[in-house]
Amino acid sequence: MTKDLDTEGRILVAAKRVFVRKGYTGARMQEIADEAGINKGLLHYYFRSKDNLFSSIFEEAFRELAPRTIEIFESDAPLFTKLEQFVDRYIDFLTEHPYLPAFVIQEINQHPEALFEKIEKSGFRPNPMKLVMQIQMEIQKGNIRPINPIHLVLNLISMCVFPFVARPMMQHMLQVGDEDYTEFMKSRKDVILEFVKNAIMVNREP
Amino acid sequence: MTKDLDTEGRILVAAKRVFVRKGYTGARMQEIADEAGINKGLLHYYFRSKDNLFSSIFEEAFRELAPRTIEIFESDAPLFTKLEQFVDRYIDFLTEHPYLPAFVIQEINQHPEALFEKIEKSGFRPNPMKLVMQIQMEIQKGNIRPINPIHLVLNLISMCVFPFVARPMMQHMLQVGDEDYTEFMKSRKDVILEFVKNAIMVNREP
DNA sequence: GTCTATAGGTAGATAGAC
DNA sequence: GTCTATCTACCTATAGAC
Repeated sequence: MTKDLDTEGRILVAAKRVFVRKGYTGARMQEIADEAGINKGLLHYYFRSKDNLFSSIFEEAFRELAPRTIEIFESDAPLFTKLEQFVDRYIDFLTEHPYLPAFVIQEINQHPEALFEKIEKSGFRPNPMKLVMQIQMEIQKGNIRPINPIHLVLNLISMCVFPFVARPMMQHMLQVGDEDYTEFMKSRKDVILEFVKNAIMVNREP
Repeated sequence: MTKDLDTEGRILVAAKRVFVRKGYTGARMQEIADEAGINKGLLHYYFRSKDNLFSSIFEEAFRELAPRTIEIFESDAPLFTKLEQFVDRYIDFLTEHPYLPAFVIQEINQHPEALFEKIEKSGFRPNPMKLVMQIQMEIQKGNIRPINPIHLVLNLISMCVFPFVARPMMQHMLQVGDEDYTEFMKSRKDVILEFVKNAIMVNREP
């Protein structure tokens, strides 16, 4: 567990762990200092305030999460390829960072205005128009069933992300441990993809 | 806004508002007292501690939310009727209590063990077997496509609940206000239902 | 840069008057 | 039952030695 990082790096790693675990209000500077193996004073030397430190962490978490959410918007691939790639990559990413979505959602729910300001300034401006038009195109060509593109994308993201947000609840109900749930989510990739395909694909038989 | 409730009732209403808004760690006893129009001392007179007060609130919130999640498990209706009723009622309920899911999920993520203990004691024991077997039956009869019943139910719940959990994010991206988003969720009922039907229904043409 | 010590503020909880 | 005043503990942040 020994990190060969400089002090600032160790603080960031520790802070991320604590903030993600406890949220902003629940996190204690003392706990972050302990986890980083330094003392409280030094936290304020590197990051002037708790708020400052949190901003760094949140923006990092958001920046890891968001691009993967919206990369689906920008790609040039055909629709079905896009869906397939998205489900595969997104669930892989969330499996490696299972607590990120709940953290980001929790903080956004509690300080929406403040955080959206930060997000804006960090240059985050997703443009779903390309994907929306691509979906509408496929509908017009008769390749997929008519559906509001926003709902389609929301359905896809919901099915990928929600099981991670509700993970403790799910594991408790299914009575499974971490490894089993990871396996469950892996197998879920194909399930989601087939589910979506069946939902939108048009019958070729007349 | 004047409540003709006794003091205990006013405290509960105020506490629910504050806890749901700020979460356990973020909520302040002072703020709850202010919101109830009483003073701090009285809070401890009625509920011995913050933890005690929180338990009452959380159990109430969970009890409101959970039965509607699992009523789908118990009903005797045919599968498609069940799906239809669930989507309709659940989204109606969440529209009236839009912040409940995020609150429950957030607190469960932060104190899983403690809260599951409370939940167990409150007699919450969902039995999904009935629904699982009903789905397997429909698959065997060839009425719906083969799918792991757990995934099917999870898909349904994800599409209903996630848009509320991620509501601030969604409203920010779609640039819509509360009323528009409520309208969006209303129209979503039919979208989800048709989406699921298409996903699982078997082609009658050979 | 890193530490210890402490200031300054606020939280939850209690005591006691009315 | 309801209030005010206060206790104790803890948190963020700062000051200052090394």
